Parts: sequence; C-alpha cells; structure tokens
Amino acid sequence: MSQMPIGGLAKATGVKVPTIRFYEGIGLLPEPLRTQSDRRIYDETAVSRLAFIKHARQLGFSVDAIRNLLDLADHPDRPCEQANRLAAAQLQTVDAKIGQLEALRGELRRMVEAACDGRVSDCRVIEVLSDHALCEQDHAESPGT
Amino acid sequence: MSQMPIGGLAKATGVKVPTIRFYEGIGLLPEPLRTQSDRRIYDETAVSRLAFIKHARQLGFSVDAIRNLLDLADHPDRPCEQANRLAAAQLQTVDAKIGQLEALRGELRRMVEAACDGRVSDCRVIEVLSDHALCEQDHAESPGT
DNA sequence: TCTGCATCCTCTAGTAGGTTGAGGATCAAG
DNA sequence: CTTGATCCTCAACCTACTAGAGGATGCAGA
Repeated sequence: MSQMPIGGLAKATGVKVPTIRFYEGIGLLPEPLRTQSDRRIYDETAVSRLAFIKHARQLGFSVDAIRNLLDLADHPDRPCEQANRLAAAQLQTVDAKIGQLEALRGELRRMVEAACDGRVSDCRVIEVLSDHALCEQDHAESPGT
Repeated sequence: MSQMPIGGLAKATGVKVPTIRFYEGIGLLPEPLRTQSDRRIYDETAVSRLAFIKHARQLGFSVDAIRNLLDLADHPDRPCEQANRLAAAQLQTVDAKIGQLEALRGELRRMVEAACDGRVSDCRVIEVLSDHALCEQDHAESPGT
C-alpha cells in the first residue's frame, strides 16, 4: 500500500507521470529509491509532498515560490514570515491579473454584443481590433492569457 | 514618412524590433521589401497590420486566432460569423479564467488574513497548502498564471 | 574623410511549465 | 510464452517572445 510505482503516485495525486519525473528533474521532488530494474518506488511521504506541490500550483505559485514553501514546510522551527510574504505576493499578483482580465472582458463583451451578421467589411469585431481608439478602457498589458 | 526601417515601425506601433521579426517568421507579417543592403523597409499598411496584431494580442487572442482574424480582415466580402465566433470564444475563455482566479483569490485571502507570526509549525499558509480539504471552493485547474 | 555610435542583419539559446514521442526494457496476467 | 501495460531515458516540441553574439551598414559631427 505504501510502496508504489510512479503510476501509483500519479493515480494517488492526479499528477501525470511525466510531470512527476519533470518535478524530480527540477528538484521539487527528491530522487526516490529504485527497484533492481531501476524503477522508481514511492511511499506516502512522496504523496504528501506531491499533493502540496499540486495544490500550490493550482493556487498559481511559481515553481520557485514552491521551492521556498517546501523548504519552509521542511523546517517547522523557522519563523513563517516568508510564507506569509509569498502568499501576500501571490494574492497581489492574482488581484492584478483579475483586474486586467476584467478590462479585457469589458471590451470583448462590447465586441460580442455588437456582433453583426453581415460581411467582414462592416464587422464590429474586426473594426475594434483595427482601431484601439474604439476601446473604452485601457487594457495596456496582456495578462498572459 | 511612409517608408521606414524596422526601428521606425517599432516606434510607430510600440512593438519591439525582435518581436516584429518574430511575427514575420511565424507568418503574421508578410516579408517586407528590402534595401540593397538587405534592410527591411515598411510602409503604412505594415503599421496598420501590426497595430491590429498588437491590439488582438492585448485582448488575449492567440497567434492562431489572430491568423484567422487577419485572414478575415483581408477578405471583407466574407461573412463575419467566424470573427464573431472567435470573439465569443475569447470572451468565454476570459470569463472562465476570471472565475478561476476569483476562487484562487478567495483561498489566498483566507490564507493571508489568517497569517500567523509564529513558527512554520503552526503556519496557516503551509497548513492550507498541505491540505486541500481546508479549501472552501474548488480551484481544480490552474489558470496558467 | 575619418571616427564612432546607433541601427541593422542572422542565428542560437533561453524563459516557464510542462507535454509528446522514440526506442527499448520489464512486469504481471492468462 | 506471449501479450499488453507500465516503466526507463533522452530529445524535441509547445506559446510568445526575449536576449545576446558577432558582424555589416548608415549617419552625424570634427
């Protein structure tokens, strides 16, 4: 039960097999023990660690931030300022991204609502794309969608 | 005025010089005329086309979608259904992304608000990351932040 | 005319966070 | 004993660019 191959770890966590190997390669997961035939074997601690990583990724933390968070999680005696700072920074990033996306959504809505059913020559969508001046808000930077 | 080198086009549109060459390489911009010494020369039509591309990128359209939109813009006699569909799809994508980010923001806020000032051993941030069950909402997929 | 700096050229490599595939070994069930 | 699933490594690909090397050209001032 507690000994499993990489596919078992994948099923237990919902993280794909190549992604697990990738995480090992970049040092997020430690190199596991191997069988005689060189196959990786994992135990419950690997499940926890990978679940932590997965959850942090879902919350949008970068791999670098996760490295720091894992390091903190491994040292419970340290002060947790840094964890708080990372979380606050991530919150700020997400906040900013939402703001930008909302501006984009406004423009896109206006484009879609004005949708014509004629020819491209008087298509509102193409027209707006051709002329930024038709936009109401600024959506200066792409939020990397 | 209407003849300009790549740096002029860059200034006129706010798109960086290497990015212009990149767009040419992937076929978004046509290969321009060259001077005898092999330097690219552009005119006003290039300015319009690049402005269109820039604006569409700002609105989050993928390069592939932009290829379609440009193709449409080049053929004003075609019906504009496809442009409408592309815009609607992009709106849906942005909408979904905002929804996910809002869920993330909720979790991050709860983490940040509960910030401790002690040791990592009872740090709320680490705790939440370790245990998805502590989350109130689902934030299944990472929105690629 | 010479000098020097800005701009241009091509080409390669790097970024984040993985995914996909080739080519081959091994395991477990029937 | 065979078949199909799973495993291994390594390399390439994805998006949308950005950065830098190394070299050619253009233009302005002395």
